[in-house]
Amino acid sequence: MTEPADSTGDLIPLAVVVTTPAYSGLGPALTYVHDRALEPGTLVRVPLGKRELLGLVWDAPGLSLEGLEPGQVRPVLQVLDAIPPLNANWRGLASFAARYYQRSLGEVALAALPPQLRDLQPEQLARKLKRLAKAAGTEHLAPESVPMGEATTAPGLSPEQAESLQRFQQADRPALLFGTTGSGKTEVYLRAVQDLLEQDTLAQALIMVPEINLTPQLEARFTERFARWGVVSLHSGLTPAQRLDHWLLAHQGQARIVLGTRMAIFASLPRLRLIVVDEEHDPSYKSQEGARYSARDLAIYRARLESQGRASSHCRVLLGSATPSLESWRAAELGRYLRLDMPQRIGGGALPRLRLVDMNHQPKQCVIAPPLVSAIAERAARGEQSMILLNRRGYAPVLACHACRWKSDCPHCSAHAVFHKIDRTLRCHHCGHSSRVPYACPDCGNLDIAPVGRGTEQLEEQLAGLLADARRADGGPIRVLRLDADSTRAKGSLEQRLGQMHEGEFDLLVGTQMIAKGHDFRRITLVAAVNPDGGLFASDYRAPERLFALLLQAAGRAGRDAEFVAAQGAAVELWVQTWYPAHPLFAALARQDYPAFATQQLQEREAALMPPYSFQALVRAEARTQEAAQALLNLAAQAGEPLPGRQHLTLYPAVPMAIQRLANVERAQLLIESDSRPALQAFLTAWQEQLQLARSQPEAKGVLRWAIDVDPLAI
DNA sequence: AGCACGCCGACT
DNA sequence: GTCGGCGTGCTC
Repeated sequence: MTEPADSTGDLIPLAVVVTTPAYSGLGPALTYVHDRALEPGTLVRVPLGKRELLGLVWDAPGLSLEGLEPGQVRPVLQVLDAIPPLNANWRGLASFAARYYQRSLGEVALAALPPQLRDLQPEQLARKLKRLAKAAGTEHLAPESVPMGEATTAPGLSPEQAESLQRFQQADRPALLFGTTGSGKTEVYLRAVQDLLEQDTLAQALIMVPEINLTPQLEARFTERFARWGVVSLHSGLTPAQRLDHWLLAHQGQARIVLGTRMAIFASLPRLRLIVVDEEHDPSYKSQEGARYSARDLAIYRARLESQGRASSHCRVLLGSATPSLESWRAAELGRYLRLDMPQRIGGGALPRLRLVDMNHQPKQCVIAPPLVSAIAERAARGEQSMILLNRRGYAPVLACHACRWKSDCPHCSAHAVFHKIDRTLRCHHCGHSSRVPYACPDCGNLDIAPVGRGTEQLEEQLAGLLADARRADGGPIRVLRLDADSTRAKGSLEQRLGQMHEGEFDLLVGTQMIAKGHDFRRITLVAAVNPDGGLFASDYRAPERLFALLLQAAGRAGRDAEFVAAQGAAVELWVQTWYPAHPLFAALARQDYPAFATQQLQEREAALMPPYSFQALVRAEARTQEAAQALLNLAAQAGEPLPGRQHLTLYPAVPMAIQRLANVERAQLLIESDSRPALQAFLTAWQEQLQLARSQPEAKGVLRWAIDVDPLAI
């Protein structure tokens, strides 16, 4: 560590980026002085007011102290020179993300670093680095001395996989791997990584997954096969110390493979040559707080940045999905991405047959149609498993009084509090508020208050009743397992439950969409969605896309073990209960025809000039009152009239958000649409100031905060 | 964003 | 008489 500069020598001005929001009135970087020049990307500790912060030296050619009061510039306190500087590509990514998503450089760059780096003493950091170097048996970038792990041999590729891999490796653009569930996309990723790392002894690969805790099998496969090259994970489930360790290993080139969630897109990888985005359509790649970046979109940008000026060793990107996002699908149609198709399931397993249950012709008030109950019972009797999807946890979404208008509303939000029978609580799933279920109606005293609608808890209870007489293969009663955020709160309990399901301890799995992802249950031959109609007519124009992906992904859980299916002579089926069996979405689903569905959806989007045929940004404001929130947005909209790009945009009036009040805060939003991304960008950048100014208007009194969401997922 | 300073309500 | 609410202002 370098000591603070003494006041006698020549002091060199440095641009340093610290966590300051865009509207703080401070520029993108602050000026400090030090006794010697520091490379951009160097980590430093600097004083700011009474605080001492982590900062990053930034590129500022020809920076001078002009325009600053002499006493205003303060010296750098410490230089963390034990850590190599963040390289130009990393800085380029951070500054692009800041610009594109309308946040300050400091917010983006510093938030991309492991949090523990912020408050670790230099001595502690030095100790940690020493320990890591020792563990890896090396100081820097010397992969051959990383402890060798067990090398598992790779299975042979199917012709389809081999062709996809080959075409990907020769591609001159991002590739979209469109592969049916069970077509062996993961093996293609693994081989792409393997080929790269064998061929280039320093290269690093980044593998991104939507939610790492939901895909333990994928993580296991990578760690198993590539332990010798150093695999680290990066996700929010790590302890701060682990996260820092993993980050440092990647940054210093000791780990050659990083497996992580969206945050991993900002990992420092000095020799990055491959980025894989698994399940690229998954909404969790879009951050919903802070800088609202899309890790998938940034992956495309980052790969381009890493490839610049390198003719031979490009950084390649591979996006994989069975139901690609319409944005990626469209990019492939335009030839901007290379589409690689893998329609066959490995092992020849067939995808489930769709069984639509028309709820108009079922007994009134029935939750599970009788034929579905029988189908589940028959499977249990043969030793097969079933899975039921219901996207609602708790017992019932709301309690209502039969005598008056009372409903179990959250006192702090404009949303119902969900009835949880297990502990007799009413819980708001938005703000977390919890209260005891009242004995009688709080408004009129009537004792007759009852649940309305159904959640997973109730489904579990009713299934137990419906299947009371059914027997499993060993003659015992049918065992139902419920998996949702409530039943898996305890750490490790999800893994434990999944293990039990794999062992065949349960015959039926009931859960929210968390059960639809990534697990290979070899004995499941039936998957059912009991109430998916919400996704058909939701006001959110992306709802059908999400529903199709969810149903197809869930369907992919069934019949994954072709041998088991053949031995059982089982019928592999996806059951869908609906009041609208004629909806076109189901026709495409029955044929498992994603291309047809995508084409139809894209036509609708084009006709309505929705993304990907236009570009959107959403400005959200939070305030004490709804009026203030809307006033801020509308005032800023007026003030934005003369700004650059404005003539290419449509600004809609501010409206309350879908959940208008959350935790006693009123929320409003304003939608901006444009057919020109540059115009939208230019406008937003200039407009930030107007938003900040509008805040001091009397009409906007009580505004708490505002934020811009570029390329929002939901409106 | 933090963290200060600064001016008005319910408590030992 | 204080503790504490959050409004406004500043930080290289």
